[in-house]
Amino acid sequence: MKNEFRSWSDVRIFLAVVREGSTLAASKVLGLAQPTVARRIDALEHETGLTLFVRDTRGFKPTKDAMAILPIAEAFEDAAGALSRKVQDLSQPRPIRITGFDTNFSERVSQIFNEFCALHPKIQIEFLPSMQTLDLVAGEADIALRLSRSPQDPDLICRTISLARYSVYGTPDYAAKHGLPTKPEELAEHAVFSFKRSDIRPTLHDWLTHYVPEDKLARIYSETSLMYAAVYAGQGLGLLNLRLIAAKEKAGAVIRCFEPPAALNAEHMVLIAPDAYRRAEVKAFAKYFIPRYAALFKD
Amino acid sequence: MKNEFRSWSDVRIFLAVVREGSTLAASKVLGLAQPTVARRIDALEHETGLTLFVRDTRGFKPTKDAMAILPIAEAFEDAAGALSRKVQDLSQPRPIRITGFDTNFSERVSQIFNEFCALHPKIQIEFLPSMQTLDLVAGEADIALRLSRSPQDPDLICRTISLARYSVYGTPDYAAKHGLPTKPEELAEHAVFSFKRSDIRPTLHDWLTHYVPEDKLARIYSETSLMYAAVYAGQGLGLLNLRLIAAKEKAGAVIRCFEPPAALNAEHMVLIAPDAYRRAEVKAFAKYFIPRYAALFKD
DNA sequence: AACTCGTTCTTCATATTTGTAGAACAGCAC
DNA sequence: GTGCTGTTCTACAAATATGAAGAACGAGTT
Repeated sequence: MKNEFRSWSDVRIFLAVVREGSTLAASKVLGLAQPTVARRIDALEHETGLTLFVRDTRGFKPTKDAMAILPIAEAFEDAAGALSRKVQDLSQPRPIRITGFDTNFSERVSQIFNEFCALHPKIQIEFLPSMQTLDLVAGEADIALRLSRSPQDPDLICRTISLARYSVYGTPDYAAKHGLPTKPEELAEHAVFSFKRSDIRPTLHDWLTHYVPEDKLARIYSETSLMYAAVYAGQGLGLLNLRLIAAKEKAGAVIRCFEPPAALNAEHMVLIAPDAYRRAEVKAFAKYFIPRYAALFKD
Repeated sequence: MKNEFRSWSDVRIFLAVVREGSTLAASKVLGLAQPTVARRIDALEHETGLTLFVRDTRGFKPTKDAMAILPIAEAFEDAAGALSRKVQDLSQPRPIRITGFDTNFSERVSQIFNEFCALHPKIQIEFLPSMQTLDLVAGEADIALRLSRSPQDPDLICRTISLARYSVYGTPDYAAKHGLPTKPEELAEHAVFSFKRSDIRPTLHDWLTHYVPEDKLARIYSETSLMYAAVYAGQGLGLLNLRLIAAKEKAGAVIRCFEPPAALNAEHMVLIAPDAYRRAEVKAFAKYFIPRYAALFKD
């Protein structure tokens, strides 16, 4: 099949001429000049080697060959219609899907979402609070708020927000009863809470068990909020995020035992899938959200 | 659906770029320059409003949107393939279908056919000897050899060969026994054969019955050859074509009773369907056949 | 018979598309 | 590192397609 048919656009003109019965009428529906239409038909006849129309002073009358080709020309048209619809569909604004640890969706962060939604009522936002790491590249979500100690997929658009740090905390109450450790090695002498769940990488838990054997831990939680609450209640010590308990620490409700170990530091970042970033609504959201989100974590 | 997709040709380029992975490679398979391919893709993205490729120094990588469009682009390609095949099929030489009264396919005429076939071994000729008038415009045959008293469809290509004339003939044998009429009004006193068939317009028969009541006719044949044979056998008179029996008349085997009535004159013509005439092989045949055929009837 | 209408074709100036050539850049092999 | 290869861009000249205007033509209408 070496003689491949090249000028697909001419098929569109062919259809108009068949339907209108003249190049002049066709030129009007196509928005072209009449000589152009006639020339395109000439080119099409030349390319196919067929006589498609008999010309005369009352118009272009399709030959049998033209009629034989018509259904195929209509297949082109169907494909064009399908393409239009598909393009329409793809450019339709879809909900923006945002994933992150549930602790990321604090009240102040939610407020930014709300402000944005008020500004752009058409745009929907969908939250996928999940401890698991959804695959942005595969399209499982559009935007991720993430803490990570390892480098990200280079395809993702990445904006670093802050450095997340962790240290061991206890309440003044607990300190008064049991004292506080001054270095990790002293943890084994205390009641220590940890967080662990099978579907999450246990980075913090592993660090703790390096100093406190797992069976000596006071309790292991599968929800961070419960673990935090246990520490606040003065029942033991826990490895807490400096940022999350900053207000409590300042107020003296919790006491930091020692400086945050560098090994636990994690990049706090916003990741955007490149395919998603091409969507106007995602771009608008990112432009609005990221600086405001970053401001929350400004030192 | 006001935003109709216009530039169908760009779909072809889109496919090549998706498949080759770069505009340079695509330009080679398409036989275009690389900047042209890149520009067509730009135009396509602009027309659809989608980002179809991420450009970088190692090529054009299709986005998810591009992949979503791909099956539709392939539908265009399928249509183009179907069109190529259809065009191929339509330009394939088909047998030339020739229709006419069986008396037209005499030995001398067949010889012209044979000569032409020897000259063009690829071209097949198909004979449709039929007393019925096949519809050339509808494509029932390509070429017709015809006798007609009425004007033809103006769409048909028409070449007049001769004027066919008819008169009443009898053998010398018959004449010796019964004498011969000298004008149509005397026919009623003779044994007269006629030809009539339900699917043929009975022009000659009607003329005869104007002078001889149908139930007084000696016999009515449904095959002209049988009727001619009956006249040759001297059993009666018949309305014969001057051209067909010219040799016999010259030899004195039959005798013309009176001058051919003008009302029975018919145009002897070759008709060609315009759609058929566009086919190269039909044109070649007409060019070869018509002058030779006409020569057979030259006065 | 003269007019109008819708049509095709022709011509020419203009607009658009294409190709060529070369710069710039990143990955890869030596 | 250095050079090679495959790639994208950019700029400009050449080729090509387009549109506007008008001639010519035939059919239908007044």
